[in-house]
Amino acid sequence: MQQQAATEKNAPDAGKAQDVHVDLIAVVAAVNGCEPCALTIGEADTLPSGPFELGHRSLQSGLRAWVERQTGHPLGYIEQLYTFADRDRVGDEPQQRVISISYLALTRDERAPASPARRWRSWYDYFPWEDHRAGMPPLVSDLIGPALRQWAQSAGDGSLRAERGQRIAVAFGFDDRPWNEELVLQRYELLYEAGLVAESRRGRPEAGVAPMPGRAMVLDHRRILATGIARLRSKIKYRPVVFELMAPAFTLLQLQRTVEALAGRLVHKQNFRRLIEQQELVEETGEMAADTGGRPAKLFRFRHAVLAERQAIGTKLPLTRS
Amino acid sequence: MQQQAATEKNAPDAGKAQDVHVDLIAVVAAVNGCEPCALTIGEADTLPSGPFELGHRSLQSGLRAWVERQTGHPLGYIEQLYTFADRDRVGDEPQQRVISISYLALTRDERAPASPARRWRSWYDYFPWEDHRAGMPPLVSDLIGPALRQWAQSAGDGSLRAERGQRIAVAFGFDDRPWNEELVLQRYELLYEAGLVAESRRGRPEAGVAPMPGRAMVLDHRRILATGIARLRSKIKYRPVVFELMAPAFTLLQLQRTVEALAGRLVHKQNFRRLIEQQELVEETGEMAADTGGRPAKLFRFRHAVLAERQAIGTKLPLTRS
DNA sequence: CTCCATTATACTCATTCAGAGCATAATGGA
DNA sequence: TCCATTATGCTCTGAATGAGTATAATGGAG
Repeated sequence: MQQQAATEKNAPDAGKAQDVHVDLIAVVAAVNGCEPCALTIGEADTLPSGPFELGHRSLQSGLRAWVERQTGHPLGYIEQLYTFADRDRVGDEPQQRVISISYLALTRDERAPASPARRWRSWYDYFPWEDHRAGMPPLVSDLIGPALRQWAQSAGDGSLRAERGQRIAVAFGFDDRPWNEELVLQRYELLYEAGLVAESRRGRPEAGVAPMPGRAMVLDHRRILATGIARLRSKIKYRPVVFELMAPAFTLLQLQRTVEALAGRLVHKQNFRRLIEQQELVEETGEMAADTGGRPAKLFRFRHAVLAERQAIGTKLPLTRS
Repeated sequence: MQQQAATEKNAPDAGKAQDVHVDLIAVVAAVNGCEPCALTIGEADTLPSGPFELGHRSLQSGLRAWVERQTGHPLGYIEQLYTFADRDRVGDEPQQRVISISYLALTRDERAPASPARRWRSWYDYFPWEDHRAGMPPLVSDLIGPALRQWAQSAGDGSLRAERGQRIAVAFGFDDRPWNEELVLQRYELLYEAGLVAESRRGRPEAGVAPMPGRAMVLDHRRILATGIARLRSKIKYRPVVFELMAPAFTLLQLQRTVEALAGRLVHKQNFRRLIEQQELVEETGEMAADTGGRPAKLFRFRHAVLAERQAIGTKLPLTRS
């Protein structure tokens, strides 16, 4: 594709334009009950993935093909997450480079039964420190905080110590800082750097502190999952993507619980309703909810029209009308 | 990298896991005076790019190497934009797939002289309809509007007609809708679909309407540039990235002009200052500006500390304190 | 049947923030 | 001296946000 452009350049001295193996990886998310889940395959904790092949019309269709083949689960909404190369590759002089293109996909949990080939697992099995719906988990202040602080102190350089301390405080909301639920990746990477997750100890049997609670995943899949969670937590705030995870009809409380599951924190009920309604994201179906204990609730559906009506909402610049 | 994962899957029927050629492409942005610019190389309108090679330590370092080699311009801030495959590839059954990984890089215009190998060109040479600093350009209502509406009307299906009309109105702010400066890519893609840019007419000499004003670029580089502009216009609203484009010391008006250049629209001066100051993004240097006509202005510098202090700002959920 | 736990839903109130505009302060040049 | 030009401080209004109070329907326990 770039031949034309490439001809205009001086050739690089070092490299050969070696071809590359390309993998497609999916973070498939759904909210089952009140738990946000990711789809995994096989026995190990592995995200659906497979190589990009000649038969694929596009990257996305290649991804869809792989996920459906591996899990039987058709994908709806898809967005690209990130592309990276050779993460945590060890050894010398790789003969072949590998590139991973990751995607975030949103679906409703299908009734298809779990099988060895396909399994939903809660995000918070992998990231127990990310669920703040019942307040800050004791894990954070009792285990993670001390372990990270010890790591920070272990730095020889004073300024490095300070910098680590700062990063820790910002990422985990220590020292009276607010908890920012979007910093999923930063938190994971801090723990990784500090040798506090299993993935960063592979191949080097350190004696240090025990790894923090939370399931590890194959290769760098947990990092990819963290990226997906972060993206979704951010995106629900300015785009109506939650509805990709909802049944066709739902109560406002169900919607709220779904948002809370994703964000890992609680929202104010009345204000949540106000927000949803004044943005006209939903309309009444006319039906009432099959009782969930208490006064019956109206059922709503997503107003698909908003997708066309508004392409974006938020702004943050002092703009002039003119 | 994914071998382990791949072994667990059933093999796909169609594809062979053929290797792929990977290209790195950079949108290098700077604001020169009051014009937002992109760096191009060679005679044609081409973004710096080159293949990912064995000698590269990572994708980013490969990109840096290519851009420095081709333009002599060292890169500072870099972020990944998007990865795509085989855009506008024509012909049958490609024997080799090509993947392009695009990046957005921000720099200050360096004093290095222009040369045939390297040239800054205004964004708005390529996208004249994107500059609304002097109000909506006549081009939009006089040329683009009519041409797009004609395209919409040419649709056989009535619902397709309506859908196109809606997309056009949202993207370009017709029918009393607000202009949304972030929809750069959507606007370009509409024009592309409608056959109103040179890129979508290559290889098919249509008789229809003339293409809209604005320079074309090689291959799909204009689409990539549009992606970069859109990302930057969005990002300046919630992350302090503008400062990557500023000299070490600057007046608030210079900062404002830079933001306006990027956003393609004017901002309210007093409110802009209020925003910058109350967010404590800058601090006084103590110096005053070398006169620019009128009362002398204080010089400011970016408070680098904020990068560590705050990892994100905006939210949009009714959160509880708890 | 009554009381109560539970959820739904409607309002109110205070605070903050964003858009807009007015007013005043320095400067250089006509 | 007056004026054009830019810098900078401050006010005002309306909308959005965080938080809390109050009332409406349910079903189940007693």
